[in-house]
Amino acid sequence: MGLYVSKNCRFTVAVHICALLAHNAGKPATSDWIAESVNTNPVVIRRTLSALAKAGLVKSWRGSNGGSVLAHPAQVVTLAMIFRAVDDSEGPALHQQPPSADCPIGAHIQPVLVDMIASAESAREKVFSALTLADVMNSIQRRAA
Amino acid sequence: MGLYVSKNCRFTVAVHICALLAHNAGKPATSDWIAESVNTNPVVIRRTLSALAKAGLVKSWRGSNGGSVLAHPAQVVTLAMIFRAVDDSEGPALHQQPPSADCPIGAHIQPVLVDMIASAESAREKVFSALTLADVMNSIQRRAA
DNA sequence: AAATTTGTAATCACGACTGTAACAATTTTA
DNA sequence: TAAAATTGTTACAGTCGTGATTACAAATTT
Repeated sequence: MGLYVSKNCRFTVAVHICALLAHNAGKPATSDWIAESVNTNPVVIRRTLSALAKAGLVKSWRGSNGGSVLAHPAQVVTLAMIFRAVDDSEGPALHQQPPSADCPIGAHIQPVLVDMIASAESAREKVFSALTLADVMNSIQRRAA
Repeated sequence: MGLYVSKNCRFTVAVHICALLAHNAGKPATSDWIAESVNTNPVVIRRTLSALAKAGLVKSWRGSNGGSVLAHPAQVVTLAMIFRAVDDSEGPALHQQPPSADCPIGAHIQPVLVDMIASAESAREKVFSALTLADVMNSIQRRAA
């Protein structure tokens, strides 16, 4: 029914899915079961699972007894891998329309900002590269205790 | 007329505005003049100028000979200040609907992700804090030469 | 008084996003 | 072989964010 959306939450949902699969210890999980924990529609889960599968992070099977499992141990799956698999946002956007080439600022600001934004995004990605799904599982267990 | 918008470009526009004001060396710039370089509508410029003014980064005057100037030297204005003034986006969003509290993962994943996302955003902000408007001006001049 | 400029509200068109229904394809089970 | 379960994918609806635009009051200079 399209409720309030401030921005995309695919990364959050994807990490949630991967955490459930890790917790499920190799037993295939159905999109219906995952959707109950995430509190959304199973199609939303299957869409995200599809993106994760294309990135090689999960494997899925159709049919009776079908479902999805993690393709790799939680220790080697980083949040950066999950982010790249489901979210293509890349920081602040450049101008909608190209700025004036007749202006000394307008003529050169875009490549300058591209570099600066890229280095900022790179710093963010570095943090996600240092965090694994196993770290997520540990933090969850610590909070549950 | 509402063209294609992948995500907001207010940060880019704000840096462009500040660079123009820096280049203008204290002479008040009108929103019409700025809009020509940025290639957008003057109201869009005034909206962003308004946000920059609320953050204390620019000063504006109405009336004939009105316009805007930088409130501080380019050396002390960081991209982080500009970003915070105009963009309130804060990385990947959490779940649309709260996840199931009955699930061991669903019950605890949100605070875990909040922390991890915050540390990633903090790394990004750190890069923007180390870059000043003067750096932007230098990079532009280097490219113009 | 006239001209200029900002500040701000209202509105429009468009795209992104999530949720939902529908259904073919695949796989297991009886 | 038939039935049931499950994924994969398309299509579409509702809502929101975004930038462009119009309009006009408020402020300032000439």
